[in-house]
Amino acid sequence: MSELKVYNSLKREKEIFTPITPGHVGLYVCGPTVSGESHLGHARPYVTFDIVFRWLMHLGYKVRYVRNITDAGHFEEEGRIAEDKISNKAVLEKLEPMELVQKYTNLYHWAMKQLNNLDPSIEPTATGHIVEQIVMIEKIISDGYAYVVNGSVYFDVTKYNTDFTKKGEPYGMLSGRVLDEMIATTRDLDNQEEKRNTADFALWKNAPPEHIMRWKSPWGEGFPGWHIECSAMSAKYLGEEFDIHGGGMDLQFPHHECEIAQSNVCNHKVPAHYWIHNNMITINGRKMGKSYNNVITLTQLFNGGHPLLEQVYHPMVIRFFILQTHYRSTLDFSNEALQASEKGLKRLSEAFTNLKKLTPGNNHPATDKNLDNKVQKLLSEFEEFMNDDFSTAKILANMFELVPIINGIKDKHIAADALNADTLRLLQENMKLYIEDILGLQLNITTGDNKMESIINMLIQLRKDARAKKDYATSDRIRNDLQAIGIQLKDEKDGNMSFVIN
RNA sequence: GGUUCCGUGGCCGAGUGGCUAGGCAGAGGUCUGCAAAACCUUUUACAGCAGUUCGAAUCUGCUCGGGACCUCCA
Repeated sequence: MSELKVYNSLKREKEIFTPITPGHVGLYVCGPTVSGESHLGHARPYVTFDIVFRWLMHLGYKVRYVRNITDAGHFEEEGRIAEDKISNKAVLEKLEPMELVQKYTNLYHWAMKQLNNLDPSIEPTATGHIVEQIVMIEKIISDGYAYVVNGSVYFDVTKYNTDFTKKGEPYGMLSGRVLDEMIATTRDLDNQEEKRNTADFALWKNAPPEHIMRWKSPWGEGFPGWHIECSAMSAKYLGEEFDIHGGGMDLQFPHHECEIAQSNVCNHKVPAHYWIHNNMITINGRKMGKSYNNVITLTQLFNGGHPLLEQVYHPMVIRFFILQTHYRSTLDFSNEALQASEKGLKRLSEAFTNLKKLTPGNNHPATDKNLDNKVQKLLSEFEEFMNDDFSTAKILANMFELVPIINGIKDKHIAADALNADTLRLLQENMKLYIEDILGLQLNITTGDNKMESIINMLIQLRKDARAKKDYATSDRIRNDLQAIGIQLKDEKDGNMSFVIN
């Protein structure tokens, strides 16, 4: 059995994964800021890390997967007017801040379910961990790496960098940035006068009077800075040192860099051993972002209603689309690409249904030894590919190579005994395991409704009767009318008919 | 401007030295009352230039082009 290798952003190379505690894995993934609706971009990291979660469990690890909810809000634009996004919007919408947060949290959970992402083990909220964050900030201040100005607390990046560079852990170790170069090239921003240096970041922010979300702290009423929650919550639930920290590539700097600095001061350790970052989704080659006005929410994607969308896309199509590319590559969104995925998924789905109906029968040697070997090889590579930095795209490619074989057996182009019974059984087991449990694809192409199925089967029988009488007008009408409803009949070689719901 | 990643056939997208990735689309065929589906066969490729090598999409250099981060962001 091959060993799991993961690309560690910290080292910039693939490494063999070795957990801190044998048999256990601590996984922390930065969750969404619930000041707005989840969008297409959110689908990527949570599907990516759902795969990581599923695979680690498959390997037999007991995994604690912590994925936070950022409900305390951050700055619209740090350095300008400090505005809590959540409270600001709440005023506009005349809602309680927590009401708004709840609404978007619910929508996010709904979207995660649609995408068939497993629930994390713990889903802590920033507002639920204010105390832990304050304790951490106090520790950083007492160690001399933060300073208080007008009720706000800033992390002293320059001092940190000077001291920790000696340990080989400079500020910028994760993102490959050099502090001196950054300072030299940072743009001038307004209202930065509280900071000693532009690279410093807020641990705690004094809340102006109009600010609704506020908590008492040793420095006055305010709210936590952008980065501290993840440090506090990951340490609380996974320990000062844990295995994997994940998130989108855009979080690598400054968010994760700052997390490392904060945690390193408090606990004298770089918090996570492996840092995994998924790449971005782009739309027409451009990153999705508020500033580009090309944000497609997940509700729009699943239900229609965005100008860029030509049609509605099923959540499984989105999941499949994401899995068809490696998580560290950018994935360009277009209707054409999604429609191609939709068709591909349908093909896979139907072959999978066909496969489940095959019966391995008694044991016998494979009459087509080459084919038997080919199938075994394609199947054995599934595990190899997953262990090679979660190469889901390659697994799907192998599955598509198996599709013609499966359909061939079903259509009897390939002899029933071409494959050894054990091989066929292995094929069924592995396809099921990887499609459903590892990749998390739900391929329900039957109705799941017995009455409905009975009705369709009745129509199929009527069509068979009509064809037997060469009454093609009737038989075509049944087929075409069902097609118009979205039920596709398929005439099979042996005279049987099957159907799929589109 | 700094840091960094990338440039693969009509579209999407794997692939780090030699062996057809795969999906969608296109073409031909088998099957079929017709169609669809399925199956078989098949066209189009590695931005450009130079170099290393027996051999490069894959390594090196340069050129051109694009993205991302440096600011809220998945």
